[in-house]
Amino acid sequence: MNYISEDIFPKNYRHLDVEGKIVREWDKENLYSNFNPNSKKKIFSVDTPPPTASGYLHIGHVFSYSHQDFIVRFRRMRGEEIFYPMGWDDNGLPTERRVQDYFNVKCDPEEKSVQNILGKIKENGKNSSALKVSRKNFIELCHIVTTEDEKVFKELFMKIALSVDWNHEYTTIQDLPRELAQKSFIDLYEKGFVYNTDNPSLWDPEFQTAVAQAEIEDREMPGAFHDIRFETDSNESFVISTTRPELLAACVGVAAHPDDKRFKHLIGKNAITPLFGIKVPVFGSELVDMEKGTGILMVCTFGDNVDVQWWQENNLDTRIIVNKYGRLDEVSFGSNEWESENPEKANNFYFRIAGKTLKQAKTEIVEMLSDKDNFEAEAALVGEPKQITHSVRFYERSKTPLEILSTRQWFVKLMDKKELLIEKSNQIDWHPDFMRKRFENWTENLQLDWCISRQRFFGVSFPLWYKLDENCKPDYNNPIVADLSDLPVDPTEDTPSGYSESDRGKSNGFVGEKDVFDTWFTSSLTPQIGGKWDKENSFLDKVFPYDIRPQSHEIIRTWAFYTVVKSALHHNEIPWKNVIISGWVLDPDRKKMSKSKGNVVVPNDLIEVYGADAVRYWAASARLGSDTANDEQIFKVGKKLVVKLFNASKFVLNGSPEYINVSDITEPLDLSTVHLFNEYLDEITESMENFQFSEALNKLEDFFWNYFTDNYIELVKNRSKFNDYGHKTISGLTTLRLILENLLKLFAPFIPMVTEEIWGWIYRNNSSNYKSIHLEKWPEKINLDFKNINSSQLVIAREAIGAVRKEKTNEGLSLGSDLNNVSLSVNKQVEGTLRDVIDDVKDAARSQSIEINIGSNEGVRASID
RNA sequence: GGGCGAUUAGCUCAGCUGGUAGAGCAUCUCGUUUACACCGAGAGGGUCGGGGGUUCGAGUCCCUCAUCGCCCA
Repeated sequence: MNYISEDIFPKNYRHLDVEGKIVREWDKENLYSNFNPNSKKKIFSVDTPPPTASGYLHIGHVFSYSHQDFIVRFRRMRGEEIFYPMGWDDNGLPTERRVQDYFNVKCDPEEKSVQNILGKIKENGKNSSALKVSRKNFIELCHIVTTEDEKVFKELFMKIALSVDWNHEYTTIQDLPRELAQKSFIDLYEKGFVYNTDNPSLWDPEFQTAVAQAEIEDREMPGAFHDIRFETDSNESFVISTTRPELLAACVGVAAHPDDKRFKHLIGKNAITPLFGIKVPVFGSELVDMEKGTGILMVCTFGDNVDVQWWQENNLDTRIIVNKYGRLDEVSFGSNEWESENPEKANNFYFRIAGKTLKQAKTEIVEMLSDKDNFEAEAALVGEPKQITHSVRFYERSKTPLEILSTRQWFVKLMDKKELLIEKSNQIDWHPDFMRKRFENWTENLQLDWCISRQRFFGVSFPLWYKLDENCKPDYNNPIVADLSDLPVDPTEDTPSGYSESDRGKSNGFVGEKDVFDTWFTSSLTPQIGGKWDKENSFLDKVFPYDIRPQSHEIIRTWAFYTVVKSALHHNEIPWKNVIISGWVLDPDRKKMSKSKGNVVVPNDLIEVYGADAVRYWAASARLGSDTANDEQIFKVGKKLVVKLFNASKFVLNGSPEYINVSDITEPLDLSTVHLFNEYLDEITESMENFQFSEALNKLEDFFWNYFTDNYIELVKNRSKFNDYGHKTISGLTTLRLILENLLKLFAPFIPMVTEEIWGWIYRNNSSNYKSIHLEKWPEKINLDFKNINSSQLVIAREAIGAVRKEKTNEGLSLGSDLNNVSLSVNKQVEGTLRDVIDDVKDAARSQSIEINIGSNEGVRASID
């Protein structure tokens, strides 16, 4: 009884039509959006990365999100209850920047809010200078842009068939994430893990905000050593070397190595800075590199980290000249802490650099130092500046070097928790394992606590106010912390309990904390956000710790690290059992893709040309952790596989019976094929369990091409399709169908669209309990009575037909040509096995007769007549 | 400077616990009536980065050097 007729099969596979249709169906049926926390099934939870909503998604996103989806789809088919939420990280600098550019605006907290901000922007137009908008309006605009971006992102994610549960979609600026970020802060505050201080910390003058160690990067920059002569108060002199002469006025000490014979005698004496005439101590420190520059250097408040250390250790004076805009502040020599040998002269010199940018000040001060007239004897600048290349620290998004400024900031205490964090990392399985080293490395080298306050606008507020004393001075040591029940709060608009709004900014009143959290402070809570921490009874307990955290390797030190921090400090737990690390997508020249290089590939074009299945195939072909070139060749291979599966399915299903019964499989070749399939299945399943999807796909393809399509189908074609050999034909038809269905299921996580389409041909109109292939069970070993058959029958049949093909090709015959007789030569050990399948080999060879000769050769040799 | 990866056919890569080198693509040759020209069959092509060592035996283990990439100073 044939139930699938040829006319339902299209001639060619049109991926655009099929994929579009299938995505719409899934969406309509909510196929994946149905997580049930009370399910009896084992829950498999995914802590997905919320992509930064900063305008576009590139092929790298498709790559790594596909990786997680392979695993998720496999687990779903294994009968697990999938928790697969998705978020969009919309707060933070990237968004602010995009909004500034997009609307040509600039946030100015002094500005008044207006009702119709979009109208005002339109008035302002594109060409005039940036429109100043209030903080409230600015945030409004951020929401407008991110909402648009998120729509586009979601469409792309659906297009590439991510089986996300869209019921659990969130954005990090929504109420719940804001509430949980504030709750997180309060929990850490109550546990004594956060503190605020105005110690020197990293400051970006361009964005005018504090930044954390995780956000800085070293860049090789040209610079120059300037050799500057200092006098001492005992009328000696020496020459220091510095790359930052513009900080001369901020000099608070001079350091040399205690073993350095050249400078040993100076230690303990005082030096006098040129131009400004300030007396500073000379001290010894092992940290001084005798080889660098002249071997003796000036310590400023603050040139770098080591300056801070020396400043603390030696109890040096504090002379701050750089302000938060990266310009030199006014100072008055002669006043307290600025005592000079000649205040009038010092002030005159300083007048020339006050208010200038650091760069301008450098030029100016070098000029002053090299001007002989400024000095009694000779110019302080010795020789010409020596050009060098050195590494300079930048905030990763900035073009201006970082400064170290004393500003009041909030920190999470981490320096005393390195051991704890590494211990947690060791409880997590990293895939690949060597990525664990990145985490350890980073943790061990951590030098600063986590600075979490940012002087920005579009972010989550601190849930804090400060009491003001009678002089309106805030009491930072005893902040007013919001009640958990009031969260989320905006302290610049909400009033703390016990106060009325009229107390804001008044003496003995209060003031709200204006800063917002580091974006990572919120993003590090994705497990808690997804799990609705303390909001929905025990929801979090059901999904936490998560089964997997997929991410790429460049954010191990940020996202992975901070998430481990949060889970450790809040719950004393690991956030996830497995971290799966995707590599990067490189351009064909193996360069990292980046917007600035202009080599970014937009996924939509690729999906258009090759189909989403093919793009996923490409993603699946890369191992975890290894970088992959964006190679069009692989997309082509993926498309080829999709088309092959489509065609093979057409052939198998055409005329296939409505129901099959595995006990109809009786022929040796068929049994052997099932046997071999079982062996492959074992290996494929094991690979998938170990997150080695590329290995699994590799094996699957091997069986599919080399055994199923190229050989088994050819061997069984005649018996099952073109002749009626009774139960032998049924056996063939049954095996074809059985193996095909199982292969479709195995391919389903990788190429979910084409497999869904074919599955529909089989069952959609013919079964009352039809369900998507993606809700079907992952194949299990097919139990048959194999008698004395194993996989060797298929293997030898494949060799035999291969030998015949080789002969036909050698003779210049077409593979379809008919033969009179074929002689196969094999050794005695395999003769019996070959005899089991000799009729099928004869059919596939299209030979009238076939004979077996015993030889001493390995494998099979064929000769043809 | 410290750490981690990589180095295998023209290209992209696979080779798990050591046992006579693999795949795909590309190249060349052959083959169009019926699942598939978005096809099929076959062939050529590598002293596994260099040098040591362990071993009966090393692409695989150890040491060392070189080159490339990444992470961190």
